[in-house]
Amino acid sequence: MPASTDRLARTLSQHGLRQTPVRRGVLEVLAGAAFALSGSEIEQQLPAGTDRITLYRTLKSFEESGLIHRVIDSSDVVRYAACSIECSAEAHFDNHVHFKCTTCQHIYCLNQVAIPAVTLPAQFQAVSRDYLLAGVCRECQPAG
Amino acid sequence: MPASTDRLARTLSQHGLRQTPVRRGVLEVLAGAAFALSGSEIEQQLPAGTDRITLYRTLKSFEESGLIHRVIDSSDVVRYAACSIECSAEAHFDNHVHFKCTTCQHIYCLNQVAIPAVTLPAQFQAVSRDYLLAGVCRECQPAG
DNA sequence: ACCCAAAAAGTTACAATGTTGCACGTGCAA
DNA sequence: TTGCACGTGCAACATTGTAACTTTTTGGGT
Repeated sequence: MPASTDRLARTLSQHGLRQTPVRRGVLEVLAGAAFALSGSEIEQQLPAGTDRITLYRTLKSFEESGLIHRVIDSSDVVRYAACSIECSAEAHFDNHVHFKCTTCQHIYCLNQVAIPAVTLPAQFQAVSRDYLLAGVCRECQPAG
Repeated sequence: MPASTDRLARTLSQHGLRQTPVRRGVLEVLAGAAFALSGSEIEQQLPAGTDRITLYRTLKSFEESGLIHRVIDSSDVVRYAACSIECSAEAHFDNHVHFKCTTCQHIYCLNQVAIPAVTLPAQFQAVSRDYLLAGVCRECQPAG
């Protein structure tokens, strides 16, 4: 058993999830992605014939276990990214901004850029925050 | 012709859009909404029998004309809100945070709360920013 | 190594949201 | 008032996601 498979297996068991081919596959795809992926994008990277319903259920259980988080997008699809190492089912530390490239459409997790706080009007209580930037990414900058 | 109809007509013509019953209706619904609405929510508030396809096309042309803007959401549906008065087709001044209530699901435009700036890594150039908070709104706070 | 209960996967069917292509009707300006 | 581009309505369809139900797999206990 290669080391990467071992690592995936450990991550699953640490979050109380059973070892299955689909779960290992989905986790591998998301862990290896440099940016957030939609359900259909993940499906394309999985072995042909992987069941779509099972994929969505896998994403749901991963999200509930704190293994991945949703990344908001200005379009109409939900995208997912692997959580950083310190996430758990109890608390997501998804405190970084996201950046969507308008050229290549990739959504990056800028882990090193924290979401700044805001002061809300009286009687609004926030429990989570999302900050999405759109523009041109590193890879798509015009040469110069 | 009542004053409100006159105002709607003026807004449409200022953005180079024709006067039609559907457009006036959609604009009236969005202008009167205290929070962002999805396509189907708008449809429900329009006269029965209004064509769904026409509605989506209307929303698209409104967005392109700068009359309304998309409000990002952590769910999988796109929501729209009327732009503030100073928006145009060329530039949106949608520089306020949005707040989604996890109890009543409403999305508020907090016009008085500006989006704070962040410093991006080298070679990332942002042109737009979205900041979405989730929590419990004014109306849904437990009494006390 | 085997059994079993629970969990996950697979199948079918369905719902919601949104789009495309085309024919027809209407707002608006000449 | 007439032309016609633009908007509408319709049918069909694509994509994304879910519900109910059955079959298979996983992992713990024996």
